[in-house]
Amino acid sequence: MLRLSKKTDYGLLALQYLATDAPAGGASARAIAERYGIPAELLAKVLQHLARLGFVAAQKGVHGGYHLARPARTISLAEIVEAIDGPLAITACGRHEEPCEQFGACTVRDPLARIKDRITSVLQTMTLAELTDEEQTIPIVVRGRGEADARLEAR
Amino acid sequence: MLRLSKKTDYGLLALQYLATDAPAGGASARAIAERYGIPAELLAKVLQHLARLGFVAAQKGVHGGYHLARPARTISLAEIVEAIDGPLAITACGRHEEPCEQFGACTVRDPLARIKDRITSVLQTMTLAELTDEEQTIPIVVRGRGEADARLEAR
DNA sequence: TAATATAGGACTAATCAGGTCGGAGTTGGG
DNA sequence: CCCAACTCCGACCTGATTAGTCCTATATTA
Ligand code: SF4
Ligand code: SF4
Repeated sequence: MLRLSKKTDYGLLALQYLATDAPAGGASARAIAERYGIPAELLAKVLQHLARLGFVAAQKGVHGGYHLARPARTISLAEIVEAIDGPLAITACGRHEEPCEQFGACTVRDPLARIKDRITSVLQTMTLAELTDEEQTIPIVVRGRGEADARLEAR
Repeated sequence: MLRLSKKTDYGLLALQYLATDAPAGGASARAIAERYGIPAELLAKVLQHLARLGFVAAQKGVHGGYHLARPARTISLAEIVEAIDGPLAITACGRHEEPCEQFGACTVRDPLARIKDRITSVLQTMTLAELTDEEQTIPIVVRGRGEADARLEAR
């Protein structure tokens, strides 16, 4: 039902913590897990994954932990979701595996691809830094060629 | 990974067919399934569900089948997805079940809810009638208070 | 060296989507 | 009027994905 996984949810939580509330030297996986009530081993695995992809840097040892490896303002939600949940796609034909038996006869493929692009852009327009702001005005990027109009009433 | 279910995919395909290519009297579940190579019983179930919710009307008997019960222009993608996949939510806290252990300490709940609203609006702005058009200019509804700008480059 | 932290794999449990089955109801021809 | 064919309908089963656990190895510091 269009839901992002719990791992992503945890990852977002941890990254947002590292971006704003974390002490200077970073925070350990266990500390973050206890802070939010997340299963420690699971969050650890997510953070390991994020470390391998270069989002966070790890420091082993007694006072080790994780800290952001890139400025929060340069990390988009799309990147995070894609890193943890895999390439984001709303249909099976999104990435060129899973041949999808209906591919040839499918008549909704292209329109759905457009929908996917727009959802992607929604995720790209919000960065990790903005995730924490309470009052924010996040304009939506107009990707179509037409004027913006309020079509919501049409339903 | 933010994917909508195969059932929804099939449902969209069938509805789009009923909206445009179907013969006047409607089409049977079996006929549509064969047209697209979809497991017949599965599509049948999806159509049954859509019939119960008033999207299509069913006609039993020897020359029966389904036909759209509402004008295609008044059916938004959001409605269809919600009808088949359940209420659309990107997080566990989306609908007020699944208490989510982290609910109290969660610091990304509200921002994610905003993201969800925007994805919802993307789905609401496209109707079943527009799903089939090849050349279309679908403006995105600007829901924020600010100007639209191209922030895509920021990533 | 003891304690603490990440790294990484393998394993299990629970959930859910995708698919299948047999039955009930309707139609229409003989 | 009755039967046979066709359709919708609802419950059931199964394989795949996800969420979570466990254990061992490695690195760092007090
Ligand atoms: S090809 Fe059509 S049916 Fe197959 S996954 Fe893509 S949109 Fe869905
Ligand atoms: S409360 Fe926070 S952690 Fe729980 S589902 Fe909502 S966003 Fe995710």
